[in-house]
Amino acid sequence: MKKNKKVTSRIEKLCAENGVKFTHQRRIIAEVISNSDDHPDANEVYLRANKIDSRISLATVYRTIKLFEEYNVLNRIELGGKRARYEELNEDEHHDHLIDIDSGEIIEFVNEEIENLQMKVAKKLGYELVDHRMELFGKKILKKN
Amino acid sequence: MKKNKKVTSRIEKLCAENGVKFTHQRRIIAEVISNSDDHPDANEVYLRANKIDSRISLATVYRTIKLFEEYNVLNRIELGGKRARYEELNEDEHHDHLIDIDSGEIIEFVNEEIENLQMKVAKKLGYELVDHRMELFGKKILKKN
DNA sequence: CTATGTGCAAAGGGTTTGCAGGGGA
DNA sequence: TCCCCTGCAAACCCTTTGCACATAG
Repeated sequence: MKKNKKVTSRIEKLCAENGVKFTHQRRIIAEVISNSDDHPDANEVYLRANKIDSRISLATVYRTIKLFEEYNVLNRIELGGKRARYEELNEDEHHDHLIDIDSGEIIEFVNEEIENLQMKVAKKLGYELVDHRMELFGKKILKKN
Repeated sequence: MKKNKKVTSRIEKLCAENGVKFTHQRRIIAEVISNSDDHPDANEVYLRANKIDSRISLATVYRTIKLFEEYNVLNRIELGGKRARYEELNEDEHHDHLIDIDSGEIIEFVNEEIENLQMKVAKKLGYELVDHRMELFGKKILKKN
């Protein structure tokens, strides 16, 4: 699901456009997120960023994450009151998640058919579908030998 | 979406079966939830229960909510890091939510077609679908006069 | 009677914020 | 330079928990 390897420059551009400084910390956090395929939480992002440069604090990670969310570069995944997890967000593509209830692993998938039905449901209720969130919780099917 | 008006007795039975006391507080909290059609959060449940009987504390509301969740009498709805909200859960029926992004209103709906597709998706990924969560976020379509 | 449940207040855990110093543009 | 950004630690908010007392069965 990782197609856009240029988040860093994409963010740099967004910062420039919005008159926001592209700081050292923001660059590193952008890189960390770009290089993470595993939906890390804020603390994990902090640890990874901090390993690259110890000048980065958890507070900055939170502030930066929020900024990136506003720029639609980052997507927050809420998992039942626990720590929120994050993933890079590409402009063109949308996917949902299947969560392995045993391992916590998150698998991404795309299903247009469901998306279309969602739009239809919303319309029928008198709403324009603006966004949606869908998570499936599953148990791995073990192959019989 | 409120079909089962007998949650109270349903819970009483569950308590008996599990060797758990059906206390005064549990009865009142059960009633409050049964009489709420608006997905209240824990604090709101506390306020409503407390109005009926001031002996009820917020801690007990949380403990009771957790108990009812285990009994599958109550369903937790997580909305983006804010307070969790709750709704009565009926044994037979499953529904999802459409949230009005302007008013915060929650509308319930049922769509079997989507449920079937979800099962299919999970299966294709090698998983047995155990549960799911789906929220649509929509904007009310204003009728043109 | 006694194990379970409760109220209270304090602790927890994730996230946010005030402040004074730091550093991009 | 000048304001935005950052680190630090404290504050916040919702939720959970330890303890001593209360109570359902």
